[in-house]
Amino acid sequence: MPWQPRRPRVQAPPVPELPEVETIRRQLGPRLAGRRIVGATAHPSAKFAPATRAVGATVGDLRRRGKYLLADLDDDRELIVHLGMTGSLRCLPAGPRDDPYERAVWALDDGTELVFRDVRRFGRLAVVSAGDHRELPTLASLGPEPFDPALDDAAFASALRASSRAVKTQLLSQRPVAGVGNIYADEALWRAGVHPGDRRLTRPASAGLLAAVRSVLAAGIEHGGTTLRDYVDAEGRRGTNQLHLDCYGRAGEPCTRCGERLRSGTLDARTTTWCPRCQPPRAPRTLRVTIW
DNA sequence: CGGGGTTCCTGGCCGC
DNA sequence: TGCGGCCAGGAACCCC
Repeated sequence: MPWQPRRPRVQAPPVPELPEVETIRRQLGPRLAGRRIVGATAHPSAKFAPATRAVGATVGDLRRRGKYLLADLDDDRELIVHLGMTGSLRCLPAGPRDDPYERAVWALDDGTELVFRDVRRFGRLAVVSAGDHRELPTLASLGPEPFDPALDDAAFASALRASSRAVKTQLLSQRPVAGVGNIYADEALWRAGVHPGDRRLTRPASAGLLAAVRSVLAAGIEHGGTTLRDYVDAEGRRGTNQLHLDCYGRAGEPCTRCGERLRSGTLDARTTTWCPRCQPPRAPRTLRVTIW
């Protein structure tokens, strides 16, 4: 019973997705390259304690896979960071900050500190042998990067056919394509005119969805990410992509394409917004949609 | 192995 | 106005 009625929410939590993580990577990469980690402190939770294992290593490239940041270390290991829902990663001057939400702090050899702040503690850190992602199963079986040329219409359609779950659930699984979360999933489905609960897509719909995923992610990167409440990039700045959202968070407002009132519900316990006119369900019998 | 459900967390919203 | 209850949400985790 995946669909439940729900009331609209005024506020939505910030969730770093691919554009937000990519924005942070681009800013942080040059600042971290060549820096030696000379010390570290971490929250005792198993999610953050691995931070201290990076002490002594020198950082190389900062890469991104989906929503994961991977910092190459010079000892054939890598430091992996997932921001979860409320995580941020910044380089700050060393010194006491009295911030109760700092979960890990790495002291660098240039006098700065790399600070991982995460209010809700849904984020996660790991230090592993290079390429050994067994302790992060979603990363280990992550789908292709959205802008990978090898991800063509046929490959995407084939990946979607591998599961009979709702198409939005599949997008959020990170398997057909990496990096899509709740915001960009709703945006892409709206742009492609695909109902989030559809379980089988036609070839044209599948191709349209891939194109839409790429365009909404590209727009997100171009605008420095989406800031709904307190997402900030590596320099503490808010993104502006929230000014360009057509669907997510707009339940009850008119569709920017057709004027119909956008509807909201939950799909697999996730807030979902869609336009009933632009995104009609292909197989109504498989869904039970209740309108608030 | 896929599908489905549960858990982790906390601030902020809602209702009384 | 104050306070307690409840909810969101990515990915790990567990069970079938």
